[in-house]
Amino acid sequence: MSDPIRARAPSPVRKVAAAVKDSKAPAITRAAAILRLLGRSDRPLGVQAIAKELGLVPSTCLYVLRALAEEELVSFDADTKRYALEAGVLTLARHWLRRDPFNDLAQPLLDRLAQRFGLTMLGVQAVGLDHMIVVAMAQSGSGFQLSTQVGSRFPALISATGRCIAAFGDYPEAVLKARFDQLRWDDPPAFDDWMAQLRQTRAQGFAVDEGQYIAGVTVVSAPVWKGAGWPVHALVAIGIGAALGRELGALQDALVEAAGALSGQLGGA
Amino acid sequence: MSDPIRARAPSPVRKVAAAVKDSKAPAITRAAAILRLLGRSDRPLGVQAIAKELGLVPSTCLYVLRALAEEELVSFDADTKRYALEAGVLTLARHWLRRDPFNDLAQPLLDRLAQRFGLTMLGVQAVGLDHMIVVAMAQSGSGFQLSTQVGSRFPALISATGRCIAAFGDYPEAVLKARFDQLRWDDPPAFDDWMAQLRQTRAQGFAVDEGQYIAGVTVVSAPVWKGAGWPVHALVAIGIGAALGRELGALQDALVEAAGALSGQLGGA
DNA sequence: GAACGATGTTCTATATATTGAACGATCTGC
DNA sequence: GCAGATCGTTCAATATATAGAACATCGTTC
Repeated sequence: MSDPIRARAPSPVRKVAAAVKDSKAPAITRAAAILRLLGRSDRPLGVQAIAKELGLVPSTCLYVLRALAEEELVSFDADTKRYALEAGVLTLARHWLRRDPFNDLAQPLLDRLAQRFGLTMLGVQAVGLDHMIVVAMAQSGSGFQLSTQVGSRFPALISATGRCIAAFGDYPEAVLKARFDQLRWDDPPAFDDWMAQLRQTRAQGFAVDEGQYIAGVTVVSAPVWKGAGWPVHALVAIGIGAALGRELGALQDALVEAAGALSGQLGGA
Repeated sequence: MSDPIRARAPSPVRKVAAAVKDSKAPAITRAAAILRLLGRSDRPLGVQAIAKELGLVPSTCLYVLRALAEEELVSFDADTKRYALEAGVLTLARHWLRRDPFNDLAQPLLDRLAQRFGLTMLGVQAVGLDHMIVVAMAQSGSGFQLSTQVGSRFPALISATGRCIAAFGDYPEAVLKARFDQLRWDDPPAFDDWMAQLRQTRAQGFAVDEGQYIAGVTVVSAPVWKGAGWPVHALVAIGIGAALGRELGALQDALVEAAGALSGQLGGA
């Protein structure tokens, strides 16, 4: 259920209701909410439970579930009348992975860096200003590890990668402020300090988070450009701050170099 | 686009139209069709292209796409007005993988067998009588390999695994016949012969396909039980028939043993 | 073992998602 | 640089997906 690195805030019922309201295809909004709920749940759920949790009408919920089951995105146990995620979602994910060259190209770089510095490496992708998603991961395999999984979502502006996203996309300060205020850090920076860090990030080409997002954990992130415009990908290194010590400098250099090489291969700036 | 092992038949426009017709939540049917189309395509698509390909009304298609984009299942490039799969599908897949203990437990067994016999091993899951989906994979890494990817879909009754699904679920012969007739083999067995093979599969506890699905390729499959009832999972070995030779017997024994052990861990029969 | 409560499912009126045509914007070829 | 075509988008009428109540079915409790 909860993410090894950081649990996600519970999604309120009101959110779904509001999103359904002003959509021209509310069934899809409901379907997505159901899929996410089923993903969150560690056991199959019945119609009523789903409807109650999301604030949906049971009958509508039933029709949506049947349609999803028809599409093999949701499984239905005829005996227990319970629904769960079905393997069809895997098929979609496979196609997505196939479509983006970043995934294939980043993996060997992540493996090498994870090995060399003995820490956890991530390839992440920003999706708008809402979230970033872990799309590739490598671990050194020795010693203690901080772990996430491919597919994990984080708020777009959090930690070192968030600074990269904010720094290299040109968003109005007001927009950034609004998002920034919703973030949850272990040791939250002041907005003005954070803005200063963005300038520094732009200047040096990478961002560092030393224990602010998660106490004791250092995160280094370097942007990867695909086309022109903003970067949507980043390479991320995650390690225990204390253990990293004087290697931090070398890590930063290696990360920036790898991100640059990757940008080159992807046809970015 | 096409699967390394076997390309999938193109999904006709009529299928979508028919499925939309008698659904109580047609928007979801359309959404799923769009997601699959975007997955199949190797480049982002515009509204008209999608609508034409699936036989949808452009305006409806647009609303569906906007809803999907809102849910981060589809990405929208504001410059080119093109849509593609978004990383959100990864998140769903992660949750699915997490939910089914088969995935975690099967992997080490597959790794071991792939290593020992030098071939490609799969963990598959049947979803109804329609499809089976590859949910785990292991390769020995040495020599030539037949490859598939996690998430690949195959017709449920094809090859050795298809025989397991048919043999251990009690489906009416008429139902099996209808599905069987739609299968495409390199060297199609006669239905009566196939039915005889099902009896043999039941008797010996595993199934073999020697070059019938794909010429020159031998597939061995053993069912894995999770709860009571039919098996929904199977462990599958895929190798070049000629290279397998006299090791086939040992492979069969090892596969059945692994499948049995796995069934035990999953609380199956 | 009967009554209760809860759950899944069907049914129908109505709010509304969908349609198909009209509108603007953008690209293409001459 | 202009005309034509193509594409994305909006809009209003209507076919229809949805909401809410009624029904059916199951498991529980007294």
